[in-house]
Amino acid sequence: MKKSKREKLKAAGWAIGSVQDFLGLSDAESALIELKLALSRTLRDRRQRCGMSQVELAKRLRSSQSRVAKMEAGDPSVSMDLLVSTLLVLGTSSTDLAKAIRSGEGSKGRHAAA
Amino acid sequence: MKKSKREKLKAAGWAIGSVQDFLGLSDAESALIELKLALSRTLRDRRQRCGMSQVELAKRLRSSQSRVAKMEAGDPSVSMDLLVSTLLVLGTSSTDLAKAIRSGEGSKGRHAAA
DNA sequence: TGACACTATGTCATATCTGACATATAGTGG
DNA sequence: CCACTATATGTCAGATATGACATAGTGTCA
Repeated sequence: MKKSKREKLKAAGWAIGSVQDFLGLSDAESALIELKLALSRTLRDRRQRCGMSQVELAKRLRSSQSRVAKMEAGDPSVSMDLLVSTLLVLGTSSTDLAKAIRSGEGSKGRHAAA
Repeated sequence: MKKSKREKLKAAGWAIGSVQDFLGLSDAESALIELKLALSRTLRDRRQRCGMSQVELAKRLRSSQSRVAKMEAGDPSVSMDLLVSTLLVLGTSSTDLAKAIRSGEGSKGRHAAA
């Protein structure tokens, strides 16, 4: 797979705004990445609201602190399955999940909007 | 991982309604499965609306017909990443994606609601 | 009947993800 | 300074997903 492109993303230093096509990503590819980043942010937010440390969450997930850190960092090695199932473990409802997803709205259509 | 439980699901013959706890699945686990099933259904629906065959879609994805079939069948071997990125390739907006996710609403809270 | 298009299911080599571990960095309180 | 907690980053063996292939089932048309 060419999900290795996401490795480049990280390597490239990440720049400022959204995942624009400063790499050769297709619309679908970048949309997927932004989606996962939105989930990452939601995850961190939710964990902190719960007053949990990464270590505590990791224990709940039967995973490790480093993986939780990677989840929250939007590391390319983290799958959407892992992100979503973690959010679900944190008690996120489908409705909130849907909200998180819409929040990662691709900047399609609005071009150089300020 | 114990995603092997999902293999059992398939083996168990699938029964009637939703993925209830007729297996030892936790809430989060079954919610994830229902979520993926909702995405599967959305995918098939969208592909058919586009008037595409599985073969055509596979070609567009640079994948194979068998994998598309598995995606639509909710096969446990299919990741959420694959489902979502396929939907995105089919031009699904984040909004519609969110809708699909809400449609897989877990039957949490409403117990024996007629 | 055969030929065809579409879909389903099983298997497998390889690619990718995962948890675990080591280690590093940042902040806080002694 | 050290000790402690929280988070970040790199690596790796083992687990899982992936595309490809073979094959089987289904319906349609002649």
